[in-house]
Amino acid sequence: MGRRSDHSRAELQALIVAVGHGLMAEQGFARFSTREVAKRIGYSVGTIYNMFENADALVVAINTCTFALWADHLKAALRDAGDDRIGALVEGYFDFAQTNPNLWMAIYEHRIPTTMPIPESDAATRAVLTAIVIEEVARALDSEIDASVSALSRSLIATVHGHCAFAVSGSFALMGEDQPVDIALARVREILNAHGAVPLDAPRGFEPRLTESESV
Amino acid sequence: MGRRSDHSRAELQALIVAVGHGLMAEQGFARFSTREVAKRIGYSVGTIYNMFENADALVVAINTCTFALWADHLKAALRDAGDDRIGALVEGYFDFAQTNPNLWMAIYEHRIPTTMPIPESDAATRAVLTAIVIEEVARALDSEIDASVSALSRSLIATVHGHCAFAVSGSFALMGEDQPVDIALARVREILNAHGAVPLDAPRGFEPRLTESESV
DNA sequence: TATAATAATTATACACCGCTCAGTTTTTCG
DNA sequence: CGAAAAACTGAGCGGTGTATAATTATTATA
Repeated sequence: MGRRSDHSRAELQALIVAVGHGLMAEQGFARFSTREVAKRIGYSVGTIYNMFENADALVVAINTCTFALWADHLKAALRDAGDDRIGALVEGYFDFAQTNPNLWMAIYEHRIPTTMPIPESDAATRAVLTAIVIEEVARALDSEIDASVSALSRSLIATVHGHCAFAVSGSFALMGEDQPVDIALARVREILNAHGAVPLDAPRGFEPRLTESESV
Repeated sequence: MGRRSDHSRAELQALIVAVGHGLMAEQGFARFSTREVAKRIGYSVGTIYNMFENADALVVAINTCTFALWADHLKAALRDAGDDRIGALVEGYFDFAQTNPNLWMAIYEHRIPTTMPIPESDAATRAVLTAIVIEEVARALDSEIDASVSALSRSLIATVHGHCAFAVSGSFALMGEDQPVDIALARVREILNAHGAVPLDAPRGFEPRLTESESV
């Protein structure tokens, strides 16, 4: 029973991603299935594969959607932030992951086959998150955005990611660590200070004084 | 065809874990299957489930085995290390992950069901890795092992983990980062310096001079 | 407007998965 | 030796991703 009138091709794709996103949030990557998505949208399995080359392509689309929501979450956190924008960023990073553990973990549980390149549009959406961090790191260092600021930002993202991954997976709980956000933020501040970060209480444009130590 | 004489119960369990470990190394977590393990050891599927409650329990055993190999790798790296033991530790950490990507990633791809607690013996084996790091962090700080050193060590492990995860998954490559070990180590040194690490060229027992900046 | 072409959708089928359990074989022990 | 116990098998259940033949709905054309 062809039902071309119900949904246009684009609408159907969007529907599949939206419902798939919901399933991923509910069940997580391990229990995600294209057949269940088909059931939920009231189409047969074949329709999914008519719209997406394979299950991996659908998961990529779903995870890109998660990236977009995550970036929005960070933007909102920065909009509401006071002077401590780095603090707001790290807390927003954790907050999203801990509020949406299945969605967040799916990003890292999905291993995209090496033969399957990520569509350019997806890559662009995902890059927004990095760009947000780079901008804030440059601001914290009172510096222009250049290669070294970008490299440091990638490294800071990895630092926070490691803490967040251990927090969400429960590894930190097993180790007896119950303040993952605090220690992640402490590390970020130590790293930024080592790179000449402007202290929070110092006015802009002045030569930053290096803080020589900071307690956890 | 009962073949109790071929292998004792313990031998059979060890065989299943060993062959399963090989399959995990070859195929990775997503393609791992108990049926394939059964094929490879020449027993039927049922025998696997006679030895392990379910597939999750087998994967836990396999991943614990990986932890043990990893800890051995770190111990060997420290044995051969010169003065820069922290450098040896971070490089050893990355080296194991990058040499055994499927095994290493399986540790973090496997989400142990919340209803299924990790056996105490497995937890103990896995804790060895943390203990190695704690000892070296204490040495670097010229400090006794206490709660704050342990907390900092957990945080440093998370820091390196984040960098390593991005390196092995290819995220860093996508971001244009091609020196993951170097930047991870730079972050670790900045953090340790912020906590009063003894400089590499300073003799023990002296009050450490704080290095105020360090280039990437 | 009737019909042919085309596109959308479904149903079926294949090979795999984790897991169960009745039945079979081997070992142990009285 | 014979019976109880332990080990082992493999067909079967309900699930998965994916390919494709058959079917239906829409569109274009005569």
